[in-house]
Amino acid sequence: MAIPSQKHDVFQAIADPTRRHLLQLLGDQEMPVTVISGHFPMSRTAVSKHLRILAEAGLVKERKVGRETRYRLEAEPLMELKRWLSYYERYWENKLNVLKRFVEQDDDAAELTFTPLEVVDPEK
Amino acid sequence: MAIPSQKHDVFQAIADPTRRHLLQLLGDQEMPVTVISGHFPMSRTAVSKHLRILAEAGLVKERKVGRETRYRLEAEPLMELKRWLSYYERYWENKLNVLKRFVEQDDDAAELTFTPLEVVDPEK
DNA sequence: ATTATATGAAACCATTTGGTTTCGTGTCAA
DNA sequence: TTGACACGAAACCAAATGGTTTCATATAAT
Repeated sequence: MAIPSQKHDVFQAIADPTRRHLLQLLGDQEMPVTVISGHFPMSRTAVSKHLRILAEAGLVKERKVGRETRYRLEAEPLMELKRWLSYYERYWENKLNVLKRFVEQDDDAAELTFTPLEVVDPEK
Repeated sequence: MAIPSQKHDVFQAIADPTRRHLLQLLGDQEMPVTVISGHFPMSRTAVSKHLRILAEAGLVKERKVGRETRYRLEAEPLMELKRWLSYYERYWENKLNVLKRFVEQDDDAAELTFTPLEVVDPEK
């Protein structure tokens, strides 16, 4: 699967609250643009542009049915986000460990243990 | 923990590649601004502004040491992202299930099974 | 054939964003 | 005390963003 060097990436796509709302809405069912835009306090055209950005990020697929265009969620690209996130999980897990140690009054651990795991690039 | 109604949220903060790079850099160690900005092809002031945005999202903490300001990663706010993401996991898991079924040539499943789980708001 | 509906494209606009340079201030070093 | 260093604030700028309205086109319905 070659990356199509899209203009908008997943991180940018989900940055906007309206677009996150769109994803939520389209999770449940495929919908044509007019119906979708009925859920938002803005013009149909504006919603349409948000849908385009989501489509460019691969988060949404469109299908032409007669004179309407129906959109549906495509969650797969969110895996990239999950992967990115997983890199940072150890940091807050470490934080929780520190807290746990504190609560347990483990006094002989004077300095905080820091788990230096493998050095990875969270972007790839 | 009351939400301090910050101007920049986590979704916005991580949308920018430079800021994601900053998080990566600051994961390993606390660093003063000048050292940090040495890793980026832009002015110290520009980096400083990115750091401010990250700080507003709670993703970074600053500490004054003499004449320098040192920054370090604070991963905890990423949990919000994880929570948001987890809502969508079932969608791509479902996708994988469909694929698996296809590979297994399970012909008597003519229509795709769609698991309608609980309706939750991924934003909260 | 004509009219109504669904949509995208285009032009436009205000605000935000990501960057710059310049300047002021606090702190360390000689 | 006099520089030099570390930094943020401010003013500024071009481009991107999120929205609008208007127009053109394809399809459906009468």
